[in-house]
Amino acid sequence: MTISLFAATVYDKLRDVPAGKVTTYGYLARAAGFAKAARAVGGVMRKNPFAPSVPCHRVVRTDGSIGGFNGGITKKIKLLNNEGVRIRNGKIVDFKRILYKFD
DNA sequence: CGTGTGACTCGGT
DNA sequence: GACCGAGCCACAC
Repeated sequence: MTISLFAATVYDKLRDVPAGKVTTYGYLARAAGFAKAARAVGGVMRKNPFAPSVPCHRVVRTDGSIGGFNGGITKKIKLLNNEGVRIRNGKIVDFKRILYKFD
């Protein structure tokens, strides 16, 4: 199978995000070279042919809310908790501290 | 090539 | 804080 360059780049950049940290669809899109493709990034994650190898659960929304997850938000929260990321009322605690901006 | 879709984002109300 | 509308993008049809 052949995946698009866009998807390949997104997955590659996502691999740079360390456990215990998270990034956003927007930052991930920018890192992949498509600053305004946050939406498309979400689509790539939804499809996610590398699941669960690719840490798609480390990708959240810019406001700190979880976003979505193929199979259920609960599962995503559980995975994040397992990496030390705390979630409160559907929002990430200390979001800005654990946010990975690809700087 | 035009249209619809969605794990998004921002700005206004 | 919640809701809504508009903008943006890659992808499937």
